[in-house]
Amino acid sequence: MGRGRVQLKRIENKINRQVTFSKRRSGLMKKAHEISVLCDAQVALMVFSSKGKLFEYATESCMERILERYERNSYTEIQCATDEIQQNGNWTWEHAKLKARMETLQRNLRHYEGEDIQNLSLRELQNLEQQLDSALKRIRSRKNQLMLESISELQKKDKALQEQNNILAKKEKEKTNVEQAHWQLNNNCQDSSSMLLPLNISSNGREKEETTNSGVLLPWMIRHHLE
Amino acid sequence: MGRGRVQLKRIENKINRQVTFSKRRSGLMKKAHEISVLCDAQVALMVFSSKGKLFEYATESCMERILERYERNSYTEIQCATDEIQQNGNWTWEHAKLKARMETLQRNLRHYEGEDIQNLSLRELQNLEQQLDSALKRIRSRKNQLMLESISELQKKDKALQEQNNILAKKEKEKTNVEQAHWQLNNNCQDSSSMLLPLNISSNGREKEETTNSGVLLPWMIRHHLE
DNA sequence: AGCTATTCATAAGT
DNA sequence: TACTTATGAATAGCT
Repeated sequence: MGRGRVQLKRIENKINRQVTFSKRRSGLMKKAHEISVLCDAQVALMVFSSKGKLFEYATESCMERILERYERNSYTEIQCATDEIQQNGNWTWEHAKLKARMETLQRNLRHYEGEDIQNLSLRELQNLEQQLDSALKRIRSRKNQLMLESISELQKKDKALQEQNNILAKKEKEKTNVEQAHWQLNNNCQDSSSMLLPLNISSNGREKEETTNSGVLLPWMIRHHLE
Repeated sequence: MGRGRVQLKRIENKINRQVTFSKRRSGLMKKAHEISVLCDAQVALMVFSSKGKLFEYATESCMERILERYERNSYTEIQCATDEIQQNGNWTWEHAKLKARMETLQRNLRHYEGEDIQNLSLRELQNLEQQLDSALKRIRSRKNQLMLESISELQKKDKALQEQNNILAKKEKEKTNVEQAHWQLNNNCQDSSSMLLPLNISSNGREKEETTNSGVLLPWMIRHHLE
């Protein structure tokens, strides 16, 4: 860009480097902001100049939150790193960090619980609401999944029991027929219709109840599909 | 860039958003890399997609080290506060306690964000859902309150401005009438209708703009009434 | 800090 | 997803 192609290597002229740094830094931050808005992304950007000055950008969800989230992604590394520090004796630093992070966490947690929100801005509230809303959706979806799983498991069980039931009933019937034949041989001419009644009764009442509902979506099952 | 100007607002079309995210993300990382090489800077960039996927870039000095450096910038105060404890020598215990609490907090927080919920039981999910739901209600109520406050404030402002407007208009009219009288005395019979035009023009453009919106619900105000 | 000539990034289309 | 192209943006070199 600009006049002439640029080699991707350190700009040796100090002044030029400083100027380019300043220009490109603002360009970079602008782009970071744009992608966060356009694409609904969370962005954190840290730039240290060669002299060590820090410039940072973060989505309104704030740097702390994003670092939190980042660290969650690289949890294992951090745990390993802690062991070294223990030997290193660099306690103070580590402790300060922990404590600071802790405070942030607690604040966030309280916000997630809908407490201490009096001092939040409209924008922050908006963010929080969105965050909670999407979390809630995920949780409800997972809950639904669990429930559907347990339902289908119960249905399977139900089917198996019904089959077993049928088999038992058939055996019972055969046995009954044999007995009936004996009775008829012995007593001649008894009303046998009452003997047919047990045919469709399953092994117990609870399973029967579950059978009634199989294949049907109960109200609590679909509630969150509708929301 | 590209065909047509781009509005700095969330891209509503999901596919477009995804594509733009992908393109801009690589552009952003390229630029981050360029500034780091050209200007000898250290850069760390984290981007979370709206679906929560992490993309990161860091100067070869590696993300961890840059984060370290970042935290050094932010946590110096807290470090001072902890110096006292150092004398106490009760380090290990204190640290372990903090860490344990931290982990609990982080787990909870993750759950509140709807993450890591795969291993939760139905009962736990139910609890979580309730908790989030009530938090969300509180947050929305607070948000509503804030919005209503800002609305009534705007309306008040609006009223004041309109009154001022009327006063100014009246003065203008009087002045006009006086001038008219003079004109009529001097020139006899000029068309005076053009002199009435300024009647409804307020003191400046910005205030006029605010006036236009008073009493109207702007889109961001009503968004969650509709959801 | 401003100003252009250029190169670059990328939105829309394929 | 990857490539192409028209067009708006970023910015290098000056001042």
